[in-house]
Amino acid sequence: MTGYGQFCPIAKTMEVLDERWTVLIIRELLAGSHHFNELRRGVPKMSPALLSKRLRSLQRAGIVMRLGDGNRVRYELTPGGKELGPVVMALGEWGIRWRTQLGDEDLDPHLLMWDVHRSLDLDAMPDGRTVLRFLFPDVERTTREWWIVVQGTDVDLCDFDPGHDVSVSAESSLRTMVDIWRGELAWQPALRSGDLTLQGPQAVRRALPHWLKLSAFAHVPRREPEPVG
Amino acid sequence: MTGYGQFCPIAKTMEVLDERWTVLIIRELLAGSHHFNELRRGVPKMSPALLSKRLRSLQRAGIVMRLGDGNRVRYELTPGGKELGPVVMALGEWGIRWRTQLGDEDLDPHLLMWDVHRSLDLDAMPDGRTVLRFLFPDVERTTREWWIVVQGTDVDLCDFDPGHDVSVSAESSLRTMVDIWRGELAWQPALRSGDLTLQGPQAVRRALPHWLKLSAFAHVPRREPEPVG
DNA sequence: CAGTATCCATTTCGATACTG
DNA sequence: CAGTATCGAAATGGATACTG
Repeated sequence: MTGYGQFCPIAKTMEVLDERWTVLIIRELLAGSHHFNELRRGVPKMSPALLSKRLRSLQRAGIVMRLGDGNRVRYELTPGGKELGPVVMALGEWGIRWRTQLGDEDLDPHLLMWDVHRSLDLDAMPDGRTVLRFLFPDVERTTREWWIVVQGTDVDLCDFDPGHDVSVSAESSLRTMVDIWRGELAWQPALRSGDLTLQGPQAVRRALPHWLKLSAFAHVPRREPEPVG
Repeated sequence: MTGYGQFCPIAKTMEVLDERWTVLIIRELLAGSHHFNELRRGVPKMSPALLSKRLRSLQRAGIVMRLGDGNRVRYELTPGGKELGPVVMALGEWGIRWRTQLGDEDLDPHLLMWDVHRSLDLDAMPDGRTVLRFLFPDVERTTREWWIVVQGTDVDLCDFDPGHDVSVSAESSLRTMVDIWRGELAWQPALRSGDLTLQGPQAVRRALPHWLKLSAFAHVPRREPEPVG
């Protein structure tokens, strides 16, 4: 059986949303991904076969539309799908308050860089080309080093050296950068403690924290930590 | 694998909530069920083994506490669990707007009567004993006829005749009563069309709609129906 | 780019019956 | 009241490779 056999609206919603990965695909669509391979980068651990299957489920459920777009395919949220925005935000707000323990396996550099690259504040960045480089020395070779090339409204994420001059380079453990992204660690303390180091002209080092906009949940009020001792 | 391998707070939330039935158990706890067999009545199509398993998952996730209560067992939401209240409401609000097609298999009389019996407005009801009777002629014999016996703050739901005088009796198809419960059909039109008939003294027939408080989602604004033709 | 195809180990879960 | 025990059918979905 796939449904719950209940008329309860919560049950009817969960019939759609309780399928594994489904909510994360909706999150990606809300975040502005529209093409299959964009969606894949937001759920890098999902197989393409399964993504394809879920997209079909979401179409049947009236949440996603599949449109032609030139000779490409474009996925869009329907009005009903867009109305899941506040629901998905509520899920994330709860998560950042109550699901704070991240295992090492949760620290996916692909997703981090995908998130960072798409939420840069382009208006705050200078004209011409800017290249950000990120180095996570504690991560395996193939995902250790990343570049984001910004030019106008073009933002490219590379896991190989694109060959341009680097404007500013950031080095930290992967966990430190995730903590910063999630709003659990501020730039200044990270820099002062040495967990994060920046290289580049001082003006650019100073500007970087204004260019990276952090997670949509970074500013959610946190609960008091448990009293210790 | 059970997790998503993502630091995203939405993903971390869904790791807990995407397990089948889990959100419905949280709904029941939010609605005020605390004992195993109360919870069962709110998820009547779930096997007790699976309910037991889910309750253990929810404890591990820090959402539910299992407490002794005399020689009974009592399940309570933790503070984190209680904070899922708005999240679950958001899920239901979306559902009542966008998941409006109910199959016959969604019309579970057990759940309907369980819902109705626990949301009576006791303050609006008279002192002494009141007995409500519901009859769904289109439903199979064993779940066709229900009685709710109210006495003070005691509310008992029976699927057999408790033997008291009936104060007011309601007869309708199961779907009609579900539609009323969900706020899709108002009492007056249902009575006028004959989909619903009441028997009993006029004062009590008039009072009944004030005694039944309807679903928590009955008053959610609905979207415009699709234009037809 | 946008998916399919295939395979199979693993998990899930519904049904039913039973227990202290 | 509050669960366990057991079983088998069905589905899930991860890995990998391939396609127009």
